[in-house]
Amino acid sequence: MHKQEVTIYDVAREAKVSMATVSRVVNGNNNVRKETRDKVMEVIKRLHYQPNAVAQGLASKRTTTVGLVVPDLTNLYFAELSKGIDDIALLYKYNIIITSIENRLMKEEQAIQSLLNKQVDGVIYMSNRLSDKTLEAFERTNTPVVLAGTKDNHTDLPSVTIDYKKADTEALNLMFNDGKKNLAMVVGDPNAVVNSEYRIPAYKQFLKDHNISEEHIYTNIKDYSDGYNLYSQLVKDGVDGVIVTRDSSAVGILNSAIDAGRNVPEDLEIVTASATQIASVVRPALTTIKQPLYDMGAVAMRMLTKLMNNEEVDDTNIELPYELLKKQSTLNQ
Amino acid sequence: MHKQEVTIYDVAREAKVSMATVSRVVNGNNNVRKETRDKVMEVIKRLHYQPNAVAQGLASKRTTTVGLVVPDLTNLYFAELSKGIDDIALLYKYNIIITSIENRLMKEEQAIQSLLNKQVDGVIYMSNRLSDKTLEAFERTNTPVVLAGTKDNHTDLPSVTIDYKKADTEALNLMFNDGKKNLAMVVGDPNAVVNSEYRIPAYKQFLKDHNISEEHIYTNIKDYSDGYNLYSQLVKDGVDGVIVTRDSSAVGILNSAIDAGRNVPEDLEIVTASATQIASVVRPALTTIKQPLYDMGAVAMRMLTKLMNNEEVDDTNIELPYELLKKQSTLNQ
DNA sequence: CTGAAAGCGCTAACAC
DNA sequence: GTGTTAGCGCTTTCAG
Repeated sequence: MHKQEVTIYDVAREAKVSMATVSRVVNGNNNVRKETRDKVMEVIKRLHYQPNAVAQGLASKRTTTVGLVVPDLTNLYFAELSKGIDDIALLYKYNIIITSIENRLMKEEQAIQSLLNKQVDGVIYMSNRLSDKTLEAFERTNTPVVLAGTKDNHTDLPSVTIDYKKADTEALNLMFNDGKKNLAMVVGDPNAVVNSEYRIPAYKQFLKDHNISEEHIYTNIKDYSDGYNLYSQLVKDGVDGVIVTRDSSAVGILNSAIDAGRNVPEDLEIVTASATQIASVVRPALTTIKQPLYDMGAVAMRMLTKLMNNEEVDDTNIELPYELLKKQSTLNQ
Repeated sequence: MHKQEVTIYDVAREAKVSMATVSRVVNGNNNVRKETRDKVMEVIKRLHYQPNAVAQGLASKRTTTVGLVVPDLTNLYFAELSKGIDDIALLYKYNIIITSIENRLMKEEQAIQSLLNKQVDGVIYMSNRLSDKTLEAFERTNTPVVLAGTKDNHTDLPSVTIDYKKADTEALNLMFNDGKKNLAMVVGDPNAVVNSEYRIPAYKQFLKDHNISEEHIYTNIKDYSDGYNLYSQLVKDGVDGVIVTRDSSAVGILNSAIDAGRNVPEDLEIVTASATQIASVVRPALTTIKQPLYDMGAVAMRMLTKLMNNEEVDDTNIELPYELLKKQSTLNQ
């Protein structure tokens, strides 16, 4: 199974130059006379020579490959982040190795170790919960890592996020001004840094600022059916406005309400915190905190290219602007 | 930037054995005495040795990496296929390099060439339109390729699909039996093999079989807004039942109808041909041809592992069973 | 069961 | 500008 038919050596022989010269031509090194370059190029074309990136990687210690760590491929939130990453990666000629870690077959540290063993030049981490072992792995390696859509407080890992506290407060305010006083927050993993350090504190602070004593935090609501099933509890608890971190959970709550014959937003206002496609196609369309997911991915990847190049990066903890998109799931008075 | 701290050589020296022995231990070769193995393992652990996959790849000519070619990361259809692929890849310890090709920055052939240069052991191709140049590249290489969710008629590339003709006919029948006689078909790329060779012919055959003369084929309807905008034309053309290849287009049509004050399914029946999450969360929920996307990806990846291993594969053109899921966008009488 | 040695295909000093 | 020469870190015959 001889994958490699023609090597740099074949080109060199055929063009009557040394391997080094062929290498220079392939890598766009300018120290080659035009005639030499042309001759080499001609041979390359004629022989259909393609450099073996694995050999290049071993010799140069750069693989032009970056690793993406993502919980779930089928979650549009991550898909849109990934798209931003992918476009910038393409621009800078990096390939992407994608690893989804919600799978139980392999532990997160193993997945990351596998990425590192492949000698990726950098890693973008998008999961929202950095385990200690993962952090350890990130600290042991000198491969640059950027967090996208998540943060970490124990280390100084570069990150690209939005101002979650401000965004959530604004969303809660919107509902409060619509007359909703029994506000709730629905999150996935309560230990995810974004939730434990920003979203939940913002919610608690809001209650305190408005002298609301009833606190309703629902955790571990991770998908559509979790949201769908949660609705009856919301009713029981008299909740009239809810901010939900995941779009699919929000849609679950919405559909459950509709199926129960209730009115959204009159009986229950819903704000979701991501704004993927799914939030905009349901009716009533969901009011969302529109995170610039594509841009977040793009900015994270751009930062990573600098880090991989040992360039100066002035600000390694970037917050991008978000937008509170008022749609039909809030009264917006 | 010395990524590699400890190499196989360090382990060998420390364990007082040869590199070859360490290599055997790392690769689970049984020709090592237990005591030797234990000693080597101990050193590996102590030194935190991790094999350099790039060097392994160069020496062994196997990278345990497969390439995925996909048009768009944010399309749930491909995301669900990819998830099936990913799970099986993980099972067989392959990493995945993902390449999205709807991007205009790089031509499809270049993207694939880049994948091949990285010496991937195999490729899974999910786009629905194989250009001549792409086919050429696939023929020139001896890297195995499997098509998932698409087919090709000019070559004998292995593929995993469903019986598109049968599925579409069944869907058309459903609407016909509901009394809808002015049926339409909405597709994305009319030149995609699946459309030109299976879906559209199935539609035409259906009309012929039922002596319907009015043919309504709408092409290049690729996303939500395309679908949304198409609706008025459907009204103009008196269409009362439509089969749509893409979920997002179908949802666009649905919402457009609702916004226009029409009733689905009474005024217009809709069947969509993919069944991603988006089709089930809208109201009325869409009747779908439920393709087993996850399984299709998984089966494709499994087939690829065999091909990469030079194992016998009895059937290289697999058709998986689909299901016609009757929901609220058809009367189902 | 273990070791020696020859590469895998390429890059990167270093000479000239 | 161009060629020579070491490797990069590992696998894989081939001996023994």
